Amino acid sequence: MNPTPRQKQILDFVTRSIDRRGFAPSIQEICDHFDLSSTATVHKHLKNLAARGLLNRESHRSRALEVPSAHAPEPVEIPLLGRVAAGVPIEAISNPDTISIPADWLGRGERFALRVRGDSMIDAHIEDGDVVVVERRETARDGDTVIALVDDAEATLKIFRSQADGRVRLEPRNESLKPMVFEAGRVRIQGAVVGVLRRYDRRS
Amino acid sequence: MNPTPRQKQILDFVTRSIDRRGFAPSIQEICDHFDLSSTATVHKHLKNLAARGLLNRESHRSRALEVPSAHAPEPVEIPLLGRVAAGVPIEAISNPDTISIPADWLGRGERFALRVRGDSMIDAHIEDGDVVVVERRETARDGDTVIALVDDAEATLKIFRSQADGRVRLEPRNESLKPMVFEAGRVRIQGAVVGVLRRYDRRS
DNA sequence: AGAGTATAGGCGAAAGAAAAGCGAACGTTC
DNA sequence: GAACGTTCGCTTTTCTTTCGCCTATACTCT
Repeated sequence: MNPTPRQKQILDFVTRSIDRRGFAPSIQEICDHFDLSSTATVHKHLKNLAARGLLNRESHRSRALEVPSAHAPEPVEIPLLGRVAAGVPIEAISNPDTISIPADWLGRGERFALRVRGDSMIDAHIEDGDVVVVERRETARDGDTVIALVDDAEATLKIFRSQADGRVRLEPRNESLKPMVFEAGRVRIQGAVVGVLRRYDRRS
Repeated sequence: MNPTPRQKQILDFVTRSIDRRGFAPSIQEICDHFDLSSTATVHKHLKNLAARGLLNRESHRSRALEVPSAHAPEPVEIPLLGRVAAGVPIEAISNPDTISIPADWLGRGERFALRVRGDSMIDAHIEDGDVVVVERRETARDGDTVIALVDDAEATLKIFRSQADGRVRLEPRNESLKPMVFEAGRVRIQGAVVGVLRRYDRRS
C-alpha cells in the first residue's frame, strides 16, 4: 500500500536519518524536523506507516524503527556518462563507465555522474576534472545547478533560471561567460547536480 | 534493530578499538572513555547492544566482544573528525561521527574526513561546508594541500611549502589572507587532502 | 443533495515505559 | 588476589503511548 504524501515525507526522513547516522530518529526529532508541535501527530503517522507495511516498529522501544529494505542491494556505483559540455545528450551513451560514490549519496531518484570539462562553473567552485553527481529529473527549480540540453544538441552544466517571460535562462558561473536565454521548448533538463567529487591523488 | 545514539557511540568505540589494537576494550576502558563513573552503565549498554544483535559477547570472559560483520557489508565509512580550523588537534576528537566516501577512495593509508569551515581555501575551490578526505601522514611534499597543526594548537587547511631556508610556509588560497611562515619544528603535518566532497541536496 | 462515516492530519496534556546513569556489592577467571 | 564482569536497587532523563478534541477531505447510503 502506498503512503500519503505526508507519510512519504516522514518515511524518507526516517530512512535518511538511519543511513546517515546509523540510528533512527526519536518521535520528538521527527516533530522538530517537520515543525509539528505534538508528538501524538508523529506517533499516528508512524502507526499508519506500520499498518501499511512500510515501517517496522517495536512497541515501547525507543527509536525502534526499521525501514523494510525496499532498497536492499544498494549499488554504490553509478554510471559515469562521459563529460559534460562534450556535445552529447546523456541518453546517447551506450556503454557507460561507472564510478563509486558515497553510499549515502543515493537518493530516491536515478543518479548518474559526469566529468566536468572546462571552467564554466569555476565561480561556483566546480573545476575542470571534477565529477558531478546528478539526479535525473526533467524539471528544475530556480537556482538549481542543472545539466541542460539545448536543441537536443549539447549537454551543458548551468544554473537554471526561469524568467518572468516564460523563457529559460542558463547561467554559467564564470565572469567571462554570459548567461544565455532560450525559449522553454528548446531546453531539456536532464538532471540536477546534487554533489561534487574531486580527487587530488589521481592527477598525474 | 537499530541502536540508540548512545549505543551507537559505544558500538563505534568498540569497533574502532578492535580495529586499532586488535582486541576489544574492557568495560572499565569504555567507562573511562565516555567519562562514566559506573561500570554498570556500560554493562547495561553492552547487554542492550547484544539484545539487538549488534554485538556478540561471551559471558564472564574479559574483553570478549565481537562486532558481527554481517552488519557492515561494505560501509565505506571513515571518521568525520570535526571541523578544520576549529582549533582542535585531530587526535583530540574522541567520539567521531563517520561519513561515507566512494569505495575507491580508500588508499593504503588511514583516512579521515573534516568539514571545512571558512573560506581560506576558496581560490582552490574548496568551500565552507565542503568535506575534505585526508590521508594521515606526517610529511608532505611541496604543494600538497595539508592539515597542519601549528604549535599543537590549531588545525588548519593550507598549501604546504618548504622554503629554501628550512622553514615552512603555509599558504591559504584566498586573496585576502596571507601565507604564514614558521620554523619547521612548530608545524606538525596531520595529513594530506586527497579529495573533496560537496553536497547540494542536504543543505536544509 | 444531504447525512452519515471513515481517514488523514493536527493539537496539548498526561501517563508510563525504556534508556541512561549512579554506587556498591558480588562472582569469575586467571 | 587482582582484574574483570555481573547484579541489585535507585534516580533522572528521554521517549513512546494514549486520551480527548479539532479540522479537513473523500466516500457511501439513503
